[in-house]
Amino acid sequence: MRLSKSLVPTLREDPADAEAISHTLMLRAGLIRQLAAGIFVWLPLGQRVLDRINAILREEMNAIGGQEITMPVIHPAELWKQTGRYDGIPEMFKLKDRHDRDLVLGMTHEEVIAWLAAREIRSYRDLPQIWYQIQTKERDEARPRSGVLRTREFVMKDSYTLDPDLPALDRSYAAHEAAYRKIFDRCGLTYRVVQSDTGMMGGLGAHEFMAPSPAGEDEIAICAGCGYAANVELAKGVPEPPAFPPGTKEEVATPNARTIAEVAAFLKVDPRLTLKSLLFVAPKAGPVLVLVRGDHNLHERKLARALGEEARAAHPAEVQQHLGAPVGSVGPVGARVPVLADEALKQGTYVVGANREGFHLRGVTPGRDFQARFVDLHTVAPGEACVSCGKALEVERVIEIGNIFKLGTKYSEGLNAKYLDESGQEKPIVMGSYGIGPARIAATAIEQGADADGIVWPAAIAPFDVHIVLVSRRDEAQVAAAESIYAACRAAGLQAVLDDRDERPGVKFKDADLLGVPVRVTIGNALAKEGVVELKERRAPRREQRVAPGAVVDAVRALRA
RNA sequence: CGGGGCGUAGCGCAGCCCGGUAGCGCACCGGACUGGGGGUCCGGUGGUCGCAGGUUCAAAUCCUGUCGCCCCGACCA
Repeated sequence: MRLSKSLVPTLREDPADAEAISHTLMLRAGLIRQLAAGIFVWLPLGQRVLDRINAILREEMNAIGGQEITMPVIHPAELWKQTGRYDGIPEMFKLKDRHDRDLVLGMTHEEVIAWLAAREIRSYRDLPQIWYQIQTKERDEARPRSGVLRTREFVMKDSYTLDPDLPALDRSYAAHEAAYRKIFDRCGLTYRVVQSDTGMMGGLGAHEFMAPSPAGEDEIAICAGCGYAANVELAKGVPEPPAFPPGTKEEVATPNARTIAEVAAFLKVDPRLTLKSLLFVAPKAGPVLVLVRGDHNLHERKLARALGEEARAAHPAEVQQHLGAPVGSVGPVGARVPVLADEALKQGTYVVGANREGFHLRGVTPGRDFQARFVDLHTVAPGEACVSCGKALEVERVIEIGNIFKLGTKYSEGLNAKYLDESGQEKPIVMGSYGIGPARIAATAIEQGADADGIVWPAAIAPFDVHIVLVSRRDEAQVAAAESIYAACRAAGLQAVLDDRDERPGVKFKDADLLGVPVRVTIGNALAKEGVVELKERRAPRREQRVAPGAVVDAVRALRA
């Protein structure tokens, strides 16, 4: 590619709308432009990066027996009604055609796969299968953010496995996990594999591939001792219990003290000796009082799992109605609603709201003074003890770059995807589903690798292998050398970009750094003086070497090796 | 959905309180010089001040509404 003739609109300044490093640099390096919130145009350089990532995805998926297909973006609503997912997913784009038929834009493809399997799979002899596609997904996200890290339209490599039984699913799942490790290794990312919630996807188990980055939206808890690692929506930790002072149950006036901090300060007690009482309302179960330790935060995902349904926080009027006291004075003692308490509250005595405005109770012992169901509810905090080995957990912010789900038979049963086993018995096909977002790989590579000068691409997914800077377009010898090096690189199978613009050298060097191509070749003064060109690595420590123009291809290859 | 911020030239911004000529830097076009880390000088092009309504002799500026974008949270199949 010649920069003089290409659409590579680099920006000198940081765009005002970009916060994340990857967002800023993808805009500045001319990889993307934003059309609307969470909707992007991929420019030539960005497209090249995606192409390279997709090539790796195809190689590794094919290597485990994956067969590439392409499914539609537009689905009949009926398909989603059959699996019960048509209603209740706010992110789903819905539309009608001219005949007033309901359609949806595909946000994932379990339904279509199950539909296809129901038609094409007959026998255990047809199994297992791995089908995948690299295709556009549409999701009306509540809040698109951080450039291409969370968008409303994005390309996903989604694959699906069809197996006769659970042991076979386990093998397909393991094959995917291994393939994913190869993919992310090749893409040059640092990541870990963690246990994750199956969420509303349903299913038997799931893992996420998480890349550490401050730009991430998720948090994981990890144990340096035993290797335990899980998304915080799932991760369990054992908090250190405070020293519980002796004392019996008594009511104390706490005028104007409503928050945990105010109550703790007023009574001069450690917040860890108080209980946070939160009223939630579940669609089926109704009101439920949820308790976590004063210094802890409830994880609503854990609550949803414990209840078996999504609950919402009660309105102040509902709190008054169900507990007879306003927010800030409520507690579990004498409450007429079911109580769900965090496991950490099995021991100790606490300060709780008295269900009487302006009063709290101290010396309250869970289990004695009120009954509750104990489940893990609090969000794990750094320093809590690992449940398997007892060492202190760390909490790390991460970008989710891939996930793998054991789906089981939820979708195959909904869409009647069955097969006949060896004994002629009809059985539901056991499914798995697996996703990777190529744009997230690109953004994560930038987040993890960029320096003050711009992008530093991992070699395998860089838009080019070599960036050739022609310092002076008016120097005929330099032009001739640059052209022959450019041609030689391309002939040798290297992806090369030639900066043949009529710009000052400084501009070209700045842009080269910004674009982040692994090796830069500069054809400048050293050519006339010493008959050499200069090679410089983009990655720190930015080693340099000088070689004859004819030796550039070998030198670039050596650097890549 | 809750909270906050911002919409003025392609990009980054000032002007808005306190109404009266639409400005700066970069980019872009022409010219001269320059030529190894985002050059200098001279001369230019380019703006429905997001949109609609209102107040006023007069609105980028004040008022009302609306649309869009960003950030924090909720959510994230």
